[in-house]
Amino acid sequence: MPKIDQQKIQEILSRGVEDVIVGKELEKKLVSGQKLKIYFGIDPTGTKLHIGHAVPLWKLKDFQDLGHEIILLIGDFTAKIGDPTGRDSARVVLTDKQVKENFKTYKRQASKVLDFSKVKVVYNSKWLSRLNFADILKLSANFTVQQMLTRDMFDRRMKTDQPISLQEFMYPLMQGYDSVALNVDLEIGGNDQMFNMLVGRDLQKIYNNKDKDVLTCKLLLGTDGRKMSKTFDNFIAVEDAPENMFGKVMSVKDELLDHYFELATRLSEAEIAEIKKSGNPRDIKAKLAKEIVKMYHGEKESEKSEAEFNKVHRDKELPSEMPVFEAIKSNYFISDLLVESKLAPSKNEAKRLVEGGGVTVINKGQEERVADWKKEINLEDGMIIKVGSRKFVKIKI
RNA sequence: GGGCGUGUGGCUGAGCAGCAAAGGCAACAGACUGUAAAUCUGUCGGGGUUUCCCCUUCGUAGGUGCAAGUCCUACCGCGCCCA
Repeated sequence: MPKIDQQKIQEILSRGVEDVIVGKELEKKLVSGQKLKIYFGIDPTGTKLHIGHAVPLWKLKDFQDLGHEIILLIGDFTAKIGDPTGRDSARVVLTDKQVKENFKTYKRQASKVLDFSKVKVVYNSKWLSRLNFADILKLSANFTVQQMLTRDMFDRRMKTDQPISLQEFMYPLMQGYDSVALNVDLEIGGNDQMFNMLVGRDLQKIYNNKDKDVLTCKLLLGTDGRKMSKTFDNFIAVEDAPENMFGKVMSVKDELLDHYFELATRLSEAEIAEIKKSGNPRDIKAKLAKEIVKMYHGEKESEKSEAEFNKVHRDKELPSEMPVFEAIKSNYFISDLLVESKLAPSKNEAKRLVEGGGVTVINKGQEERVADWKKEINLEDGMIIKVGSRKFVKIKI
């Protein structure tokens, strides 16, 4: 074990942390120097990881760096059973093979944060599939319906007459039983997992007479200030290309700057304070963007993404790289050209873009806004078609 | 088992038998700027010979109308109440 650094521990237990149960206990354990078993659970859905998902991962990394044992639990059991959550989107039941594939996807993304050579990976079907009905009844006898209903999600759905499937209702128990099987010292998760993690705490105490502490991370909000999620398209994926990532951070609402510095970066308070002295929100945000890109793509890419962003958006110049469209004839109607070069998804959309003044043709440095959607364009090699402020295509003949 | 209700575009949510379907969110474009922030404006199913025409869409399948998201029947999903 590395040397115990009390201040470091304090920082780990507070930065980006919503709550620790029980804080004093956990602190004592950490200071004692014993190697702790810490676990984090994921669903093997194979989705894109965003930098909000990364918040608890960074927290795990902190503990990993302190020398503790990190266990990553793959929730393959529920994935294979099929969770009916969500009204009409009956989730596809995953096969073993898909679970493996999805884990690969996950690992690839999470490796940007965690060192997987030091992570122990376990699958919960190993123990959950062995429980029989009697076991499950026994398990459920530890809680009342009223207790389960205190979970905010259930509570909300009851109030709004939304369905709660019995299967979902049992979820906390399944997840809670993971704690019994793993018998850990600490579980880490997003704040939305608080309820489930606490059920696990209770069960582990009952079955193993061992306390599991629970640490929940604050949830990172999306770029628009709402919950970060795919449906709002307000997320920043850890595998987003550097320039894209930079741009997305720049689209974060100004009011969210502090929030992002705390949760999405690992800069110290002093460093953050220093940056915030530097001037207007635009520049502060650029530093934030640069830092975040650096965390996932490294210093060099981060520099490049900033330069590129300034070039295209601040100085309104052409990007250094853009997709190429190989023309098969020498003149196109602008609407066809936009669709075929993938700048517009349909001809109607292309027409609208032109009518809205969003299409510009650049030839030999001469810019010309296209005003008529029926216009025919005589293509020349090296000509550039620009849509909006950040979509470009270079013509090749 | 019975009664009542509900199912609409990426999401949310209006909809009187004559609508590609109000509003909100998101998205996209324009103006402005400090940025892909904020604000304001416009667009927002697909195709065309493009001031007009055609096609597809309102849980599914039929039916009644010149005409159906809108009425009827059956089925499916979901909710509430009663038992």
